[in-house]
Amino acid sequence: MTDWKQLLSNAGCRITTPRRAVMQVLMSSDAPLSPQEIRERAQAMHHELGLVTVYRTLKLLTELNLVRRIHTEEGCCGYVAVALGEACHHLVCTSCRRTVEFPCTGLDDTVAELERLTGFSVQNHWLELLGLCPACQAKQKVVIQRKEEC
Amino acid sequence: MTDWKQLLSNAGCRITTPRRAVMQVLMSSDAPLSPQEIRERAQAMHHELGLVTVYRTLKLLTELNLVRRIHTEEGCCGYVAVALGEACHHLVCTSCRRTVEFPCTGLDDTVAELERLTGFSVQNHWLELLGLCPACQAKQKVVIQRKEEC
DNA sequence: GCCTTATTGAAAAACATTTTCAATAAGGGA
DNA sequence: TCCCTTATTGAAAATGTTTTTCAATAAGGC
Ligand SMILES: [Mn+2]
Ligand SMILES: [Mn+2]
Ligand SMILES: [Zn+2]
Ligand SMILES: [Zn+2]
Repeated sequence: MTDWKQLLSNAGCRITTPRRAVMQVLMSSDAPLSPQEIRERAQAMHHELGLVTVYRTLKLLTELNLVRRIHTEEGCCGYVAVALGEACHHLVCTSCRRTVEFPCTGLDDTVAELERLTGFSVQNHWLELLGLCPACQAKQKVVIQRKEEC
Repeated sequence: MTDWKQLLSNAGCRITTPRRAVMQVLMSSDAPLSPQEIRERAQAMHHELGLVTVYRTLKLLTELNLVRRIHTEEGCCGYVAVALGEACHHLVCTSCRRTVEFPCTGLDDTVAELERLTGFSVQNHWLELLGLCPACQAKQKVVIQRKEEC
């Protein structure tokens, strides 16, 4: 009912059980998932789901901007569903991977200045912030306290 | 002589022919290179260089912040030598891959605001700008002109 | 419901990265 | 300068990831 189905349909694509399963998994996760992780979870809905189909589906959803690829420190390849559409980026917890989407703002001046300096024409950009989510900051404080007690 | 050798040495690592070859290749390229591309070029200096060694060397150089991984649209894994150290990012031409390093500025306010809003503590970030370099813009204009002539 | 054709899953191929291990070569100390 | 220790290397194999191929299946317009 959420309009990813509409978008897919408008693009001339069929709404299939595998696609529903993958989309469902991504929308209910607050952390980026790898194709394997997506498959494991999506099999709850569609038991015979193949990994190939997950790859194909992710490619399609990414092209339609329903899903975004997240770059992690070790290797690439986490995927998250996006709500804000094209003009957003992500803040990722390096400890638990929890991910928060945020709207893209505040880069225009930097970009304009760089275009002037380099002669490049900037078309697109990729931004990701890495840090600790509130829960993981709290956990870390406990660890530090324990160390001090020794 | 440039001080990457110093840095490596200080870190307790040996200055070897493979490392010199890889570093040389990266420093003389203005586009990100894949491990295979690095190997091919570096073999000019050190013919028996193994791909395994390239991977190991890239890992080491990346840890020492002499080299940075560049995220490309299709897949990850281009590597560039960095001059400015940690606080820099890259502007990459999507047509010829030519890459320009630029100092990191102008994100502090955005980051502070997000920390306030989300409770995250931001430790690090990843920024890449994609566009067309001057040469590729010029080429593109020629193509457009030809089309108009028809 | 039927028919067309986009989509799927299994298997195999292709590609990328890591591990293992014996041989080699850096570079500090004699 | 030459030794000796040990970090580093390269080949091979293992492991992991992504793509291709192709016959079978199921969406969804009619
Ligand atoms: Mn942005
Ligand atoms: Mn920065
Ligand atoms: Zn966390
Ligand atoms: Zn270019």
